[in-house]
Amino acid sequence: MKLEDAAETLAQLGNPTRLEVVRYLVKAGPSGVPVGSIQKQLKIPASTLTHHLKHLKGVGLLMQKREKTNLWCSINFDRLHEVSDFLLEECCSFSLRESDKAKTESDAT
Amino acid sequence: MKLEDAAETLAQLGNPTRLEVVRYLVKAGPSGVPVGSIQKQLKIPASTLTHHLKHLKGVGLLMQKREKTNLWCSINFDRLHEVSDFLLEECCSFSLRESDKAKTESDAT
DNA sequence: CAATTATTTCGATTATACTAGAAATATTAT
DNA sequence: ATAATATTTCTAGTATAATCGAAATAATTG
Repeated sequence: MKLEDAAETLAQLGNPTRLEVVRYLVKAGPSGVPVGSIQKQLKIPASTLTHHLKHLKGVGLLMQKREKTNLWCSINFDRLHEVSDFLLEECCSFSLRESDKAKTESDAT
Repeated sequence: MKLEDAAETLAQLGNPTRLEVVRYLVKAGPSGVPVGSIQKQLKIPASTLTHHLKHLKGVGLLMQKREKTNLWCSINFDRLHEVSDFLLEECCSFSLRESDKAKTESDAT
């Protein structure tokens, strides 16, 4: 996952309203929930919700599927994993050499 | 971890410049790097960097420790894990009952 | 086609974030 | 104290995001 994409995705997750929606969708599991249910359960004005769903869809975190009049929303778990993985990537390898850490003080040619 | 805190932390991680810094600090490991080294390596103007470091510190992702003229920065790995965990929390339990998913169409009582 | 329900677009307000240059401050060594 | 290096504060321009009511559109059913 590219850094720019990860940053963009994290930024979208970094809004309390959207994160609440994401948490709700995670709880809902793969089958998802209709837009209207999210709206009523979380008490988010419809237009605001649409706005946020568009953002989540934009970064691939949200999948949508129409059935009758309802638009069912579900989380893209793979995407969520990708982002979470990015955060911890190489977390325990510490690949930066000590000699590169302080170019300032002891820069041996 | 509270949703608001997670959102705030994710928002801070959701800026490309900051995420680059975080990635650099993760690579650096627990001993960290001086501010000036980050600035030179990643080519971020000093004032911009200070600004972003303040943000990261504000959400507890960054730890700082002065040694001589250098201010050493290191990542708070525990914090990073907390956020990453939040994203996947209850991810495979799907705790929302099917009957609560579509209040709209079949709202029994 | 009319009625009902579900979702989106429009438009406007308000607030907050990113960026970085110039100047100021801090820390250490001579 | 002076110089050298490291980091922060100040300031300001520019851009982007969050919010939501009202009206518009879509989809389905009678």
